[in-house]
Amino acid sequence: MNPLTPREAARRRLLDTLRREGPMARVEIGQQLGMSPASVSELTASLVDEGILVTEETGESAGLIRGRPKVRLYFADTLGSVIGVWTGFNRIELRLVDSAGRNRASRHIEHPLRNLEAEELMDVLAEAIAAFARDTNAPNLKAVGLACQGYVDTRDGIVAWSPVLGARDLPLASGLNRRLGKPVLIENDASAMAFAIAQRHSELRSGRTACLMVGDGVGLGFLIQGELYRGARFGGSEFGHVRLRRSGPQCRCGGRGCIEAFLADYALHRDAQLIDHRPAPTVLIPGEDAMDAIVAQARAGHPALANLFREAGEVLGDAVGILIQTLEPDHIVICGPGTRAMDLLRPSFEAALESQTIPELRALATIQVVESSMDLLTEGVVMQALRELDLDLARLRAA
Amino acid sequence: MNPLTPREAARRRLLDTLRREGPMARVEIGQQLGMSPASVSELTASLVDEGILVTEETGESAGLIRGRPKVRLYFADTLGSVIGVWTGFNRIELRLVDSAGRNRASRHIEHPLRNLEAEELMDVLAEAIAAFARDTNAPNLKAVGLACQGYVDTRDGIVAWSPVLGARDLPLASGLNRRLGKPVLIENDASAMAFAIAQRHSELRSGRTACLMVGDGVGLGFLIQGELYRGARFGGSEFGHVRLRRSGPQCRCGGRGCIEAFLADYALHRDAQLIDHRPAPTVLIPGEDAMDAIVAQARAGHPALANLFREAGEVLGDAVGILIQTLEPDHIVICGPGTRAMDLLRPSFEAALESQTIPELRALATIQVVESSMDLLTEGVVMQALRELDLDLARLRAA
DNA sequence: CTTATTTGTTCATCTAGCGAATAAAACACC
DNA sequence: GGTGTTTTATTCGCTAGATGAACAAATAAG
Repeated sequence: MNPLTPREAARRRLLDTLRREGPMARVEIGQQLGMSPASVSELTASLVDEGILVTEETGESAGLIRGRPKVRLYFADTLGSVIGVWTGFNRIELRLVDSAGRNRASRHIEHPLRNLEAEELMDVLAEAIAAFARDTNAPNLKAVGLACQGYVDTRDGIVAWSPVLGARDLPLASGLNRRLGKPVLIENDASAMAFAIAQRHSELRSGRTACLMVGDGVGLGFLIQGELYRGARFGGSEFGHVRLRRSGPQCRCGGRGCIEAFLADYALHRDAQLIDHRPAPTVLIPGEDAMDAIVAQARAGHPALANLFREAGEVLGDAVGILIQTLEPDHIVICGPGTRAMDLLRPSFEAALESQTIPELRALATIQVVESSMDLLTEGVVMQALRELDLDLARLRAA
Repeated sequence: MNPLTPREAARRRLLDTLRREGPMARVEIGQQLGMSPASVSELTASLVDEGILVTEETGESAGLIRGRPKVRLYFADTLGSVIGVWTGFNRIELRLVDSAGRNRASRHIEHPLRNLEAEELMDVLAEAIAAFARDTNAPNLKAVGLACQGYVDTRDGIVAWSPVLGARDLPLASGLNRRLGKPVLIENDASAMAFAIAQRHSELRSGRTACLMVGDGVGLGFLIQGELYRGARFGGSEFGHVRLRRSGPQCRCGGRGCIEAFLADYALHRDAQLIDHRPAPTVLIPGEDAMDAIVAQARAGHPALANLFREAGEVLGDAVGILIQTLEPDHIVICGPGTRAMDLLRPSFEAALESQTIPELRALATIQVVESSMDLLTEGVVMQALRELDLDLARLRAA
């Protein structure tokens, strides 16, 4: 979090690339990062010294090209492990990775989390994480990263507000830390998603990327040059609670006409139920099956349902329009489970977008839809935990 | 525009502080910027060498304190001058400053600019600037900075779209450059305003500051750590054209329900005319007097007019809410002529803001209203031109 | 006149990065 | 098999930029 020394910044860039791209030879690293071979050599020497990087042992030749064979560097996978967690409304997603970032195990648990008391919630989470660590025999667990919905203060480890929680200002990181005895990093889930997606698409790591995640809610992760934009306190914003229609449907935040109230799964599901004249839905968060059924009906031509998606598309278009006019991003990514109905949303989405932005402005941003599973959330938060650890390791050694 | 070398960055920080704070001794500069006296000495030596800075000649003692007296450094005012320009709809505002940033002369011209042909517009502007330069005998004119409404591509000197212009993609900087033979820097007016205001309020230069300018239109300048946020292409955004009410009043961009269509002077004036059952207004841009009259009537209790301002305040609240939920700024500044009616806007403004943001989020940003004359626009753009020149000078010498 | 105090400069040192020379490890070719 | 060629990696000396510490300068207080 503190400003990085030039050395630390270079170190981070190097390790970031290596994590993303896998084993690389020193020359390749130099080319990719625009550093001289001398600098790479110097930097990697200390990283190998510290045991963070390992040199490829295989004497295997490069094959067709002549010349001295490349010696590739890769992450040591024996320095410990990290657990990544995502918490939904009634689901906990877990992932164990080793220090090289490789997936070692994953699990998900169905467990209602909504409106638990603060202490109870943390007990449940801590127990789930501890059990996962026990069962997977997590070798030398170094840290836990947790992605969740809501306004998350990453620096202080506090969740100021979340649709999952009754409580406000929950000191989640310290609470879990006390229970688990490990450092805990928390992050807004849309931010974690944005980060993970940008790791996989190089073009998203340059310029400004706004990543709109549509699913249980609507979140926004914003990246500048591949780094998460941090506002005054929180990271990703609960962009879904921007109010777009003054007298729109009810939102779970208590307001009316929020973006979420049109686009989120719970909203679509609720409205679909109402259309069918069924009683008000008891399931607050519909399952994937229920959503698929609604989408299928709409695709088949059910007029009222199709209209629901038309309206949702329009709101999505307005939302993206606001993003374009405010942040002027180079890239806009629409991701999350909500993209399953993108074909239904698209016509009204595009019309709404076009009607409120001038072409010159719209042309600046590439808009892409990225299918992204909830896996990416744990991946994103685990990546961030790992790179914090990279830094800590160096700082510990320096002290 | 290119990335700065560490040296250039330090140089810029030093010169920025000196321009803002006036003459300073080397120790003071060191304290303010967190640099060692050694570094300051080294850096200032070359700046004095280059003739950019001058050391105070007065042998006058510091007075009460004993010790070696401070020798203060200040900008040379003989290195040339810069003209700053703002173009409104029917007004051109001009300002001449010397190389030290001190105001030497200013003038404004009433001249209808709206919907002129591109060449004609540039002729008019160039002639106004040239005449001003002639009349003020501008000593060694080094550059011209111009602030205008619209989507301004500062790097390429192009105005992609502007409410003033019929034409799109007007190469304004190069056009004026050809006519005047001087480098021309163009900038969005809300950005220039944001920059100028931040120069005067130190707290706005740390963290993120969103500056909403309400006047002829509604613009947004966004600063991160005192530097203008640059989007993919344009600087400040025409935030006024974010659509907030789908079936709202007509906006001059062609759309309906844009923020501007409620808040801008032209919109309030037009709607006030309609209320009075007068014929559709012929003056597109009302003068200050006309606006004052409307505000006075509303203050006096004219119900329909008061309602106009109530609605405008609500839209302003929604707009600030969007800014808070998207950018999460540390500071929000509302400025421009539109603040004249802030007392009328405030009740509905605050209600709207509160209804759509959670208190934790709202508490992050200080919201302040800054009375700001249009002078500040030319000041802002002149400042930016001067600091570009600081760099150019060094780069020229280096080459 | 001496001393204390504050300001500004000089100098040796440190970090970070780089170009150039050099070493190392393979293949290609005679 | 020896010799050159090619590619990779390391070493070394140099430079930019910043700094702490010693030092020089200029004043007020006593």
